[in-house]
Amino acid sequence: MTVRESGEMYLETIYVLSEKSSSVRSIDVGAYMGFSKPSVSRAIGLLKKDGYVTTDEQGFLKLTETGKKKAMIIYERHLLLSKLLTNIGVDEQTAEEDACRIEHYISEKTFEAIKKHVEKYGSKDL
Amino acid sequence: MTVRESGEMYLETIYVLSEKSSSVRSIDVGAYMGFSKPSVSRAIGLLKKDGYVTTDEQGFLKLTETGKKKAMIIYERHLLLSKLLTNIGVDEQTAEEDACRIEHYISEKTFEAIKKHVEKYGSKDL
DNA sequence: CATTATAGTTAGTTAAGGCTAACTTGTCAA
DNA sequence: TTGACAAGTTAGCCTTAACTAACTATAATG
Repeated sequence: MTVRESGEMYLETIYVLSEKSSSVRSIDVGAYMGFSKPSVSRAIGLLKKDGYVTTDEQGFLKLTETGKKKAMIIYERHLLLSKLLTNIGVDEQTAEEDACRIEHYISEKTFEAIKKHVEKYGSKDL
Repeated sequence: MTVRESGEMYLETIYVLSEKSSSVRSIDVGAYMGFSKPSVSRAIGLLKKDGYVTTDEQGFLKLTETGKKKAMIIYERHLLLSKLLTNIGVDEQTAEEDACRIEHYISEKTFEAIKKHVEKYGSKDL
């Protein structure tokens, strides 16, 4: 099963929250994303079924190797996209929001081009 | 009713096909987009209901003023996005495909920034 | 005139991904 | 010990937007 947009967002969120806190629960994910408990429960269930996430007895979420790999890829895309957008003059906030929405639809090729561009121009304002 | 991603794609397609041919039917739209007749029928029905499209007795599609305006906005976004992507080194084909997918999710602000960027750098390769 | 092809519609299905209502389960404080 | 809150699950609903099967209507052809 391939992870769709929604699943990618959940993985990314778990990853980001895990970087900030040692324990991440479904409720935290829901609070962060602004989704209801059942929506999160269902989404996490699917991610567990597909082997991207595990939960311990206390309900703490943990990304599996593949889950973490996937999450990091999305997150890297997110960062690079934000960077590209701020590079061309978009404000932080908007760049953040737009990156979040379009990060799921970029091809590998475009992603590579953005990577090169951002590396080349750093944070120089174009 | 606001037009969603799917509706935007249909409007854009009708617009593009109208530029190339004097008469556009649902079947042409379906062929272009690779969707079945019923899918197109339903989508056009919604666009008609919301006042973006009309059909004459022969079934030829015509964008209303609002429909055309909407379509042109999306199409402009499409062109600019393609341009931005080719500017940073993405090949035409890929730029085209990616633009198509992300054109629906860009904020007005980002769109303006891209516009300025493309105007400033023209087709210079970055 | 009958046949066939083309275009469009209707009805019903499927999948994703939200939602609420209502249940369970565990912890903690009065 | 009981009552309340917090976290998670279950069941079921809604919307978007695709699909197939099967129908209708019209036009073109033998």
